[in-house]
Amino acid sequence: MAGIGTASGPRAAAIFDAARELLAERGHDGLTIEAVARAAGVNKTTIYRWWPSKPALVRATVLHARALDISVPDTGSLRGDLVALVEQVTGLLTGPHAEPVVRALAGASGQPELAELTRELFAGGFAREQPVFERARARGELPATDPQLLVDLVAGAVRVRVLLRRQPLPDRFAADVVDAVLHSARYPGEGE
Amino acid sequence: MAGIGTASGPRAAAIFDAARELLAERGHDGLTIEAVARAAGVNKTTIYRWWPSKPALVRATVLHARALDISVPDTGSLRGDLVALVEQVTGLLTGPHAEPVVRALAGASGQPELAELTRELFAGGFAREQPVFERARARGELPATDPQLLVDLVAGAVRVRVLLRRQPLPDRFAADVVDAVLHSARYPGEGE
Amino acid sequence: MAGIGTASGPRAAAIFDAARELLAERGHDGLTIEAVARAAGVNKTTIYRWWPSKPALVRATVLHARALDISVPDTGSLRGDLVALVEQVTGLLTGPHAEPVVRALAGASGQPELAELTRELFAGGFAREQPVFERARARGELPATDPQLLVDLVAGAVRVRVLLRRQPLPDRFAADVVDAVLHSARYPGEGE
Amino acid sequence: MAGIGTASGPRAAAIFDAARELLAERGHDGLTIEAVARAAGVNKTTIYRWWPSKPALVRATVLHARALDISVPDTGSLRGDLVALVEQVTGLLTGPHAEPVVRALAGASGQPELAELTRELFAGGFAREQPVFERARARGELPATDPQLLVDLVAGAVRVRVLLRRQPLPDRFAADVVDAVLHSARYPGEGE
DNA sequence: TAGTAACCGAGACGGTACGTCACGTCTTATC
DNA sequence: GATAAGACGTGACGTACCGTCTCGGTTACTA
Repeated sequence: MAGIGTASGPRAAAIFDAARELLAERGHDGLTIEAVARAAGVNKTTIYRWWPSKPALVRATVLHARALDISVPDTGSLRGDLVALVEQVTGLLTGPHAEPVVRALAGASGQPELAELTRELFAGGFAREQPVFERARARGELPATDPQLLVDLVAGAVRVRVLLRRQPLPDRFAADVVDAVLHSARYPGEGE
Repeated sequence: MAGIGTASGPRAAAIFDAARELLAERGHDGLTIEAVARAAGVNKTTIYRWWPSKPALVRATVLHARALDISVPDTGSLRGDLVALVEQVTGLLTGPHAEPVVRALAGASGQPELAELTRELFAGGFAREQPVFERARARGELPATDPQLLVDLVAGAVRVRVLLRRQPLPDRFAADVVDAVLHSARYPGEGE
Repeated sequence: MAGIGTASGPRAAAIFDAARELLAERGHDGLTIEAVARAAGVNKTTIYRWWPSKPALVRATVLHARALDISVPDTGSLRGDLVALVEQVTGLLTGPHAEPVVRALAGASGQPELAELTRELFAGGFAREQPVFERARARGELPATDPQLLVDLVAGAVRVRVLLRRQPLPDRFAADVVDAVLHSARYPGEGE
Repeated sequence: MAGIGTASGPRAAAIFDAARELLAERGHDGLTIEAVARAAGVNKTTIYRWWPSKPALVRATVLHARALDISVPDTGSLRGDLVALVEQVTGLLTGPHAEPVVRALAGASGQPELAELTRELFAGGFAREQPVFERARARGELPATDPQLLVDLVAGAVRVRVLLRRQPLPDRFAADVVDAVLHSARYPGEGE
């Protein structure tokens, strides 16, 4: 997106690569500037020339890696779209790249730079999913629940499962989660 | 609970207090052993005698502070119980104490000690809520959804809202979330 | 003098000014190439184009500023000439410009360039004072002491007083020093 | 002397040795804290624990090494004592140890710590030589010249010769200098 | 008048040293 | 037996200069 706001020198690519890899392999605490410099074959001062602090580098790296990008699906049904969405979230958080990033963002306590980035990436997020619900409304299958809340419910379940429960996700988790929100909230006996 | 797993000397109280406060005020990164020692009026070596590392101290502190404890409500209805539960989660994450703790736990990447603690606190969590659902079943109001998943949905929405969206929670958020899962998944026209 | 040995571009004046000022105000250690560039409103590379190193720049600056120049007096007597000479040395070392220069030169340990410059400025120095002694010889007032040594004695006393004792010079110091060397070495009772 | 004011840890000896050697071999600019640490087989932080800055370390090193110490001679005559004194100064400045120290002290421009040390070592110096002149007075051979000034003259000549002229000292320099101040100021024809 | 050389600014870089902070370990008192 | 006190090696922080390089743009002379 416009506004990455990263002036970046010629060596930027190598630095981003190194930073991304370190973040993935050793987590946010293992991402030291000096380690990035070593891994990128670059001098420490070169990094500081471009990013004034570790949060700034992390921010730029995350934005550059687009590690959290999601493509909005169009499957023809609300349920299908939601399942596809949740599967993407699941896939990201299960794969090796995005999880450390999300942990770093969720865990950032005293770094305004990362807090702001987190907000940008997650709070504005609903704009992305909006088309799904517009198509659903056009098809007349929109549930009464506020769409934003609906996304929070399904995505939240996945994220909490990974970030806090730290438990493996069952194969059908995405579908289960979506169905739970769309259908199964009906009480037994209401018919199915 | 049993299994804090830490012998604790006489100075433990002061150390826990200092650690809890630092964690709350300065976040996980501001919680340095030396800062805790200073704040507790205790020598650094004393801390290392009891807790071999920073994660160990954090773990003990979190367990000792019971910062994440929740009391299981009994309001007479499933909806009431769930709303009460979510309100407690909301209250915790909104207050000044629990949020940094949860961030620290969610953000822990390379510390097995904290990962394990996180699992203990969140994965085993459903045992706590089980009575709510047993009472609901007794009353015949149990929805088809897997109770565990149901809790993940509502709690996940709250936690993601705080940890990742970093947005304020509306007043009626708890009720909205619960209602979304219990009722509003019905399609419009099904009646309410 | 011929032999500044430095081609000098148009910006040389500004650079010399800045260097001289920095040397005077912040001493030899405060004279960084980058500071000179900033103060002279000139790019760092421009300085490096003309002077390959800091000692080279210092050397050129000192030569250009003529900070240590002395005019040979002719007062009609050896004593008068010597007093005038010493007063000039005193004046220089008391003023703000020359002292840091002399300190830089005296303190230069590992820079052959500055060592050489020091030799040029101080070792060849006697050539300057020679006329004083030739006139004195013509007047028949030349003492037995080697003139060069005589100059070293009086100038040395002043310089040591400033550089090493770091004490203020009394008003009549120049005259006292000269008289000490010319007269007072006689033992008391020898008459005057 | 009392008042070195140097709290010093167990590793102090190795550090002083390394610092002294580096100062002697590479001059004041070659004396970096990290180089001292390397040479002393000690960690950088250990040095900073004890001496807050480079000047402080230099100061302590110089005081500890007693590189400038002089023993007051008693040869039975003022001339003999003075010659012995000057020979000591000469010997020091000619040897490998003291010269870089004196250069460092003379060259110190912006370091109050070293300026103060210089004053301590050189300004208070006359107290050391005083016995020489008291004995001379007792023997009735005290010249009219202020003793302090006399010392400044002879020592100044030597020091300037080394520090600024940077020329080798002739063998008989000490005697010549002393004689110049004691005797040869007489005009030719006065006899010898 | 066109071209070329001298000069300069700008930007980027690897590198060394600075002085600081926290880590985790160890030894030696002291209560 | 628990603690304080002190010292240490280690790694990383973020900063300042160093000296080098490349590139592109002006002047200003000169052919």
